[in-house]
Formats: sequence, structure tokens, C-alpha cells
Amino acid sequence: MSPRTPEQFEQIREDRKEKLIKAAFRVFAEETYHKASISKIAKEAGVSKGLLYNYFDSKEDLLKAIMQDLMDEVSKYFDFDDEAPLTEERIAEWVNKSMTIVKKGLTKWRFYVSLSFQPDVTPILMEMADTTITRFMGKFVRYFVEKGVKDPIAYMRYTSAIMDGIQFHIMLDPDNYPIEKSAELLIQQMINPIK
Amino acid sequence: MSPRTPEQFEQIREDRKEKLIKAAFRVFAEETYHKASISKIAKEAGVSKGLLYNYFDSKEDLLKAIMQDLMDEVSKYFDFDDEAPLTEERIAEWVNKSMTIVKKGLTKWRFYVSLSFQPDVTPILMEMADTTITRFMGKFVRYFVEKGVKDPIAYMRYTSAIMDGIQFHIMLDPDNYPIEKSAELLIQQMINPIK
Amino acid sequence: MSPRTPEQFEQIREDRKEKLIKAAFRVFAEETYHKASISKIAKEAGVSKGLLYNYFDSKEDLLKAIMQDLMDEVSKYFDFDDEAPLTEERIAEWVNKSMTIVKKGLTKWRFYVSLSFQPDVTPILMEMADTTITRFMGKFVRYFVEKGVKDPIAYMRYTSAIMDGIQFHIMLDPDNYPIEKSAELLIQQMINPIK
Amino acid sequence: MSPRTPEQFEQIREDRKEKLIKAAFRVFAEETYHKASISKIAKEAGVSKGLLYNYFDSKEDLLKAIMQDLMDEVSKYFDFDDEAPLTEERIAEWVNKSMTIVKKGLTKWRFYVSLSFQPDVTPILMEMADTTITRFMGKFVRYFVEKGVKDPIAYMRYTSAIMDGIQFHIMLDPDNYPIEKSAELLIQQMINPIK
DNA sequence: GATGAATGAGCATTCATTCAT
DNA sequence: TATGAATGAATGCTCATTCAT
Repeated sequence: MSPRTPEQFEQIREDRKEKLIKAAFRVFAEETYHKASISKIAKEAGVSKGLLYNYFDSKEDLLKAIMQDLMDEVSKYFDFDDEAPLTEERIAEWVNKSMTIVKKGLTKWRFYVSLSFQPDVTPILMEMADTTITRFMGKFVRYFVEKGVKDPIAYMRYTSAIMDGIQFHIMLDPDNYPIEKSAELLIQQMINPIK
Repeated sequence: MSPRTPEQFEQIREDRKEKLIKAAFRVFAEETYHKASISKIAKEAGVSKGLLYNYFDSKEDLLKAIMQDLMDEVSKYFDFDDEAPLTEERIAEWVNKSMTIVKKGLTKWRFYVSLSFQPDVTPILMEMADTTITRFMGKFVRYFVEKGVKDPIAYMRYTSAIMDGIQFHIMLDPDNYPIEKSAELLIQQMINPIK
Repeated sequence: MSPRTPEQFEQIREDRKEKLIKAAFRVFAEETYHKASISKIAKEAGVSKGLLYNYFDSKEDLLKAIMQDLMDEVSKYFDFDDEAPLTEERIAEWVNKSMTIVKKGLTKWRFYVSLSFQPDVTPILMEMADTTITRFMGKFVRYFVEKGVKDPIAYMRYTSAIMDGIQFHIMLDPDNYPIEKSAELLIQQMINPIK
Repeated sequence: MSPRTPEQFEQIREDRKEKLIKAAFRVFAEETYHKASISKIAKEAGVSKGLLYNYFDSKEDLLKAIMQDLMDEVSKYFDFDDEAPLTEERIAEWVNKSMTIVKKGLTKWRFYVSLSFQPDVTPILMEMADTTITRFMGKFVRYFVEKGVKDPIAYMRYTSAIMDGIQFHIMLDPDNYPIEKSAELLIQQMINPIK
């Protein structure tokens, strides 16, 4: 009598959840978290409002799911889980990738930054991001230590800031910002740091 | 004829307007433009909802007034209106001031950035900012031209991005970010640019 | 010390009242009684809101004043106060005048009709109109009696209805409605009534 | 899939819509379109304000629905869709019916006229009424042509005006207006037109 | 599980009216 | 007398959430 196994049900749930998150992302990105409506998200995902509440407890819960998704994507993309130390090649690769990923997903990253500055979202985000970022930073500090930089932590933070500043400018003016030139200059600064 | 002179009325209007802008700023900063309610702003300013509409045509009008205020403050602070060219001293001063102003007004600048990333606010902001920013950038380009930089426009944009990245990081972690060291490094890069 | 006599003050009051009524009429006619705002009326009349309340107790009071004005105008126009009986010439004159007056003051009469159909206005209007209309009708009844009409009251009401119907159509489509032909037909029917 | 069939949902929707239109009609008729509040309409219909917006996009949309209803009723009542020409019997029937329908639905027709004179409603109504009225008028013109009337269009408009004038008077004073006598006179004028 | 009708609190905005000056 | 700042209730409308089916 039961035409689907529990596994199949689980699969359906996962697919639907994914579909809802994608839809919510599109709507949130286009209209601000507060302005976006659950109705529109449900319609965009092709399900009923009621069903959406079967998958997420609230609008905020949906927002958290989106952010988790975004963070997973970043982690996967850079794959900093391994223990290998940074090399000059990997630095260059990281710089280039970081810029490309922004240029290719403008809406997504604008949304991410937008969220991260919304006062009620910031704490949630910070908590979620903490461990990932810490490990990430550690790698760079060790790299600068080996390069003989005098204040490696400060230098790491300085270069991180540069990276973020560039990404920020790409988001605001993707067509005119000199991405390649900037990448070249930043790589230069990281490979031959001011000691 | 008039029970209060027009000057008195004008004075009252200015005072109230100022009070409302300050209140609106506090509420917007705390809650996002869309979540913030006119009711709360009026209460925060200690006046009735109706009165607010005596001074501002709409919620958006109020937002614009706040932003104009912020931009006026920046302009006054940096006073880039004169025609004198940039010197090394002025560059150093600009870098230091830019960081100090953020550190001293964290809430305000977080709010400013937050706004600038809200999809429906961005166009309004862009329109208001346009001419100011253009003149500002021109000064830096001319400076780098004189320094003999190969691609002065790209270099200007690169250093602008660095400045913004640093400010961004100060906003996120004002207590730990190495402000002085960063200022020193950035000044270095601007006075002895990579040609 | 007193630069104006009481009479002059009275004159000023009358002039201002007139100006306010005229302004209120324009605004009401353009926007419906309920949609029209006191603010706009005061501005249209070139005085302050406060002063308006010095002359009229409320919005409704202002409306009543307008209606009284309109009715006075009608009375004056037709001058039915004299005791002379209706003649065929006066009938023809009345028909033609009645149509011309509508054609020449479309906005005004549309407004008048519009008001007369607003549920809360109707009773006020009815009360004000009562005596004027009664006397007016009496004249016609006597006229038809003399013409030997069998049911002169019914015939009077029938022709009144025709007149109103024509006026109504002129208001709705002043450019195409056959005013002259209609006048001619109606006069015909009144001079040679169906007995 | 669905807990209620789409048909059931459709049924619920139709019922509610009907109930809301009826309630809106009552409230509009009693208070003018602008004074009537959505709140009151919802309460009158026994549903929440929110639900009303589930069925109608706006107050104006609700108004249109009411008017469409009224126009449908008239159309159904007179059934002028067929191609058969007007005969003397049908003329008489039309005159009598036209008066009866007003007498029997005073509130409704007062409301209809009231609406048609509210400045912001007139254009909406005109647009909706246009084609119906044109066809209707054509029939009468052809009838008068066959009767050998000299200016059949003018005569059609004249008799339409009479009809409207009578209806207008019935609305204002249903108890005293000589309906039957008027009907008789008008029928007379249409069957033996002044050539 | 799945639907969408239903709710009600909340929002931006308007406006007749009052009142200190 | 004359002003317009100030009020607050009311309005049309939106939307997250619930729930009968």
C-alpha cells in the first residue's frame, strides 16, 4: 500500500527544501528581507504558503537556511579544510578566484553583504561564520610569518581588508572596476609583503 | 497679522526637522529602513505621527534627508572643494581622517553602508552621491598621474578599494582591527605607488 | 487708533466669506465632498486653515453655505417671486434659459446634482429647497389648469421630469446632446399640452 | 493532493465574493463611495478586512464589481441582445418596465445615479457602459426612422432624456410621482412621434 | 502531506480640527 | 484677528501565520 519508501520521502523533502531556499533567495535578493513576502516566495517555488510552513518555522528560519547555504558554498569553493600550507601559487589562485566568484554572482554577494549589515542579521551571521573564518585567517598568518613579516597578524588583516574592499567595489561597479589590475597588485603585495 | 513672525516659524520648523532626522536616524540604524516604522520614529522624536508628515512628504523623503545630512557631514569634514592639488601631507591626513571618522561614528557608518546595500535604496544613494564622488576621484587621478603611475585610474580605484575595505573592517571589528598599522601601510602605498 | 469702522470690518468679513465659498466650491466640484481637504480649500482661497474656521464652524457648515449660494443663484436667475401668471412667452423663455444655464455652468450643475444624490446631503438639500420649489410648481399647475389639462398636477410633474432629464443629459454629453431640438419639442408640449 | 477540490475552492470564492459585493453595495449606498470604509464593509459582510483583499484588489475594484453586477442585472432585465426590431408593444413594455424597475429598487438606483455623478467614478462608469448603451440607442434610432421622424437621432435622445427624467423623479419622490400617467404620456409620444 | 481561505495586527499616510502665540 | 504647528483618529492596504478540510 505504501508506494514510497521512507528514503524516497526524505528525498522529496530535501528537494523541496532546496527549491524553497532557492526561491526565497531570489525574492529576498530582489526586495530586502523585510519587504519580501512569504506569499511571493511560495509562488516562486510553486508550492502553497501552508506547505512552506511545513518546512520552515518562520520567515526568519528561512533566512537562516539561506545564509547557511551561502556559507557552505563559500567553504566548498575555497576548500580550506586541508592542512597544506599556503604557497605563492595558492595565494594567486585565491586572489583570482575571490574576484571571479563575486563577478559571476553579483546578486548573490550583494545580498550577502546587504544581509550582513542589517542590524538584526549581523549577530546571527557572526555566530555562524566564526569558526570558518578563524581557521581561514590562521593560514594566512602562518604564511606571513614564514615570509618574515614584522607584524603578521596586522598584515593579514590589512590584506583581508584589501580583498574585501576590492570585492565591494566589484559589486558596486562590476563593468568598470579594474579587476585584473587589482588582482595583480594584491598578489604582488602578498608575495612580496612590506616587511 | 502674524502671531509669530515668519522667522519664528522657520526656527520652529528647523528645530523639529533636526529632531526628527536624528530620531529617524536612530530608528533606521537599529532596524533597517523597511522594518522601521513611522510610528516609532515619531514616538522617538516625541511628536505625533501627523506632525512628521508636516515636515517630510514620505518615509523615503525622510531617508533622503538623513542621507543628505550624512553626505554634508563628510563633505564638511574633508573639505575637498578647494582647487589645491593633493600633496603627500594631505594624502596622509585624508587616510588618517578617513579611518578616525569611521571609528568615532561606528553606528552612523554601519547604517550608511547598510543602507547603501538595500536594493531599493542603492539607486537613490547613487544619484545623490554622483557628482561629489566624481570630483573627489579626479583629484586622486591627477595626483597619481604626477607620481608617474602607469595606469593612474586603475591605481586610484585600487587604493579607493583599499580604503573602503579598511573602513569596512573597522566597522565590523573596531576593537581589534589594526587601524594605525593599516593607515601606515596605505599611506606608504600612496606616496610610493607601484609604477 | 481704530483705522476701520465696524462697517468696513463687516465688509471685509463678507468678502472673505465669499472668497472662501468660491474656493470651496471649486475644490468640492473637482474632488467630491469627502475627498476634498480643508487645507486645499484654505490654500485655494489664500488664507490660513485657522482663519477658515473663524468663518465656518466645520466642513459641513461650508458645504451648506455653498448650497445656499447655489440656490440663491437659481432663484435670482428665474425670478419667480412676482405674482404674474405664466404666459407662453415666459414658458419658452424658461425652457431656453434652463438649458442655457446648465450648458454654461456644467461643473457647477454637475456638482449640484452630485451633491443632491449623496445620501447624507439629500435631506439637508430637501429642507432648503422645499418652499422655493413649491411656489415654483404652483405656477405651472395654474398654467396647465388654464390650458384645460385634465390632470394638471401630473402634467406639471411630467414636464418637470422632462426638463430635468434634458438637463441631466446636457451635463453628461454637452457637446452632442441636441439642445435646441429638445427645447423646441418641450416648448411645443407645454404650449399645446395633451389634454 | 488537495484537501478540498478546486471546485470546492471556487464555490467558496464565489459565495464570499457575492456576500462582499452585497455588503459593499449596502455600505456604499448609505455613505458615498469615499466615505464608506473598507473596515465597515468587511464588518457588514462578517469577514476580516484582510479577506476582502483576497477577493478584490482595491476599493475601486470592489466598486467596479458592484457596477458590473448592476449592469448585468439591467441587461438581463431588458434582454436587448436579440436582433428583433422594436415594435409598439415592446416600446410600451420597455417604458413600463423601466419605471417599475426603479420603483422596486429605489436604493439601488439612487446609488447608481449617485455614483455616476461622483467625479472620480464617472470615467470608470462611462467606460463600462459604452458598448451596451450604443447598441441600445441604435435600436431606438432605427425605430424612429421607420416611424418617419425627421431627426430620429435627436428624437431618440429627447425621449431617452424624458425616460431618465422620469426615473430621476421617481427616485426622489416615489410615493407622489404620477408614474402611470407619465408612462402613458411617454408611450403616446413614442408611438405617435412628432414628425 | 497539502491547500489556500481566513485572520488581525501593523503599516504609511491623510485630514478635520484645535490652540499657543 | 490670523497663523500654521500639532494632534490623533481613521483610512486603504499588506502580510506572517494559522487552520479547517
